[in-house]
Amino acid sequence: MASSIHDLARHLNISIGTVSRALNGRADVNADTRQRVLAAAKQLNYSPNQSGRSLRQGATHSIAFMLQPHPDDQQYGEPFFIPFLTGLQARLAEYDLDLMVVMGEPGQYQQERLRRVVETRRADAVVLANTRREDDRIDYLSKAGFPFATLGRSQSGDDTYPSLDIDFERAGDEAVDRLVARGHRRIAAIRPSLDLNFGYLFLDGYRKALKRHGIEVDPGLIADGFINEAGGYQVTPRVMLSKDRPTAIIFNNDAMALGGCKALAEMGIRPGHDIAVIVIVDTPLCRYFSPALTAFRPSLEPMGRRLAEMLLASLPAFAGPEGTRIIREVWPLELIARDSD
Amino acid sequence: MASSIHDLARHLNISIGTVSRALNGRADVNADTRQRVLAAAKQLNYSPNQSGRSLRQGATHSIAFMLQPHPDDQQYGEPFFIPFLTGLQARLAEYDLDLMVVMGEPGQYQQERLRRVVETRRADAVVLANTRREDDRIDYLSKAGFPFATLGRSQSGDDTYPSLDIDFERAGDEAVDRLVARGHRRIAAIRPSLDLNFGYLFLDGYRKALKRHGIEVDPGLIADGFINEAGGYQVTPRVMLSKDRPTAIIFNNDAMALGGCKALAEMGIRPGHDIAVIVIVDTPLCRYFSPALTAFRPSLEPMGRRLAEMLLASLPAFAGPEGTRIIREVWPLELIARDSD
DNA sequence: CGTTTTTCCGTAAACGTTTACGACAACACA
DNA sequence: TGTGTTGTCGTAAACGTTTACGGAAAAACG
Repeated sequence: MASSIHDLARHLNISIGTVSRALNGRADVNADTRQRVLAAAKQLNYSPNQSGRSLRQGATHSIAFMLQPHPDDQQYGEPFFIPFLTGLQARLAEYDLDLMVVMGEPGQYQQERLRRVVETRRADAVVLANTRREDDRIDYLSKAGFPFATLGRSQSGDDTYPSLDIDFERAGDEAVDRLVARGHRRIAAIRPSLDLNFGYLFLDGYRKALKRHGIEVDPGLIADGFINEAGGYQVTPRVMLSKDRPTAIIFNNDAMALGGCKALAEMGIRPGHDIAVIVIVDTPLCRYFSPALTAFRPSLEPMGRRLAEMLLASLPAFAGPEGTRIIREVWPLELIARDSD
Repeated sequence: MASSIHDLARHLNISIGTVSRALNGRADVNADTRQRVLAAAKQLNYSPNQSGRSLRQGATHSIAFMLQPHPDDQQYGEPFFIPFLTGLQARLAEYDLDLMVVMGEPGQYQQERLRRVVETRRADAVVLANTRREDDRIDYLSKAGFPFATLGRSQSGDDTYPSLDIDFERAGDEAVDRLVARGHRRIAAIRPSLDLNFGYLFLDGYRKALKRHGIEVDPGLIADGFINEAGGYQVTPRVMLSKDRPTAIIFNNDAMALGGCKALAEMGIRPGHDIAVIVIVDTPLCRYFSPALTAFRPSLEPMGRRLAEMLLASLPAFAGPEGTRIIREVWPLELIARDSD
């Protein structure tokens, strides 16, 4: 049986109120008694019951991370999230906050899981990933007045929540830039068909760069597919059968790139030789693939830490002296040049 | 402001006791009142405050998953855990249990995190991963009488906790079998140097199979290294420089295999041609590597679900009519034959 | 009709904290 | 000596539940 604050108080012949104040560093407690309480706490191996303080304080001291699986994706964007989670949880731990991971089946069910977290107050705030362009989770949380932050932007909600995103627009732009500089003018773009916001941002950058280089955007070179290997495999031939064959492809997802390369191989087209391939976003798979795929890499672990900070800055309970701030950031990607372009 | 059980009771002109009983499906409540309570709960959008019930019931309704990073591994065994976590959390969700993920810095610090979870009762039970042969976390939890289950076996503790592991021994055995059948007799084994239990199991199987085939175990063909790519890169040349060069290598970790293949490439030795390579355990990287690596694959998601079931069966609060049972299982791996052997 | 049983519900305590409030002593000051 | 201030602590309420207990009414039984 674990020791409670009552045991501690009894052991010290002191009231539980004083014990609590001593433990919580309140000012109105004698320095000497504080020492005795601290010593006794260590000796009796006391630590405050979390449920008790949660109830009293109305705060659970835990943050929920919602990993919404794509309907297409069997792997939950696999390699992407672990480093991000690592960073997120590391920073949260510094503030004595726990990390709750909520997944769930693809589709509508996720909303149920989210409601449950919010309504039963299992977490003090929520971190959303896989943001859609129109994201009902964001609408719901905004309306409910529940604190949250997002990894990725969205068009839903006003800008009253912290968000951290990768600069997909710039990555699309830079990818085109790089390819044009290497003599390409027929550049295809393949992205997920879902409403994921980054797909739009990427295409914006792609178009902008083409325009800047005086290259007309050919709709036949733009294709959408399932956000998985099969999707890339399925949709890549479509752009390759375009009248005027592309000499380069930018994939807006690593799994799709892998599937696309498989399709290319079957057509006898070798990435790095017969066609240039660039991937947004890099994962370990890109590095070990043959040929190693040139890709844009995010700093996932620092991003996790940063989003934690941004979320905390928006929570009154954690906001510094400057008060509650809503921060929104867009981070650049780093180009990792490999053998595929 | 969220509605409490008091609001509900006031709204219905009924006592909170009755409301609670109605909501919790207790028998001693009129069918009619129960309907009214349920309807009102839906209408007022009531759901019970989690902290409140936790405090009263002495149960948090959440399970902590401890992901202890290897000191060597920058990636937290990256691809391995997401599918496992997916299965684990899916099954837990069916029982209305939350999943808390606890990571932490490598080494001793993890113990602190574990103590915190246990002592502040932030979770009802713990799931351990990356079990060591001698695992002080297991000792601690056993001594504290805190419920837990492990992914992976250990020599620590008695067998009074549920555990689910992969049959590394059999995989090592089968790998040797396969290689011998293909004419190999000089077979190297490379495994992590840490105290991870699976490294021992693997080597047992490896030795047993060699003995069965009448092949003498050559210590020069067995090497340990850091459990990461650099470790494989570093240690592979050592076995290759053995007097009588091996014609096959079994890697007991995917990252080490990748590093090992890099070393082999630099020595002009091509896996699949000049040497046979088999990996335990398979990850997506093995599949996309060139040549694609033959590997033993676990069923991670089902394993996650299964371990959840086993843990729950050991918890009095969830145990079925048959009572609290400690279950220990060892699951086989499936050989995925590719191009490297 | 009296007695026993059953059905249903209200009361109140308890879980372990935190914190507003007030009390008391000690001390300073006039 | 009286008044005000400061430092320290105890008391008790509150957070939102669940549940043991008892009681009243209704039903069943003789």
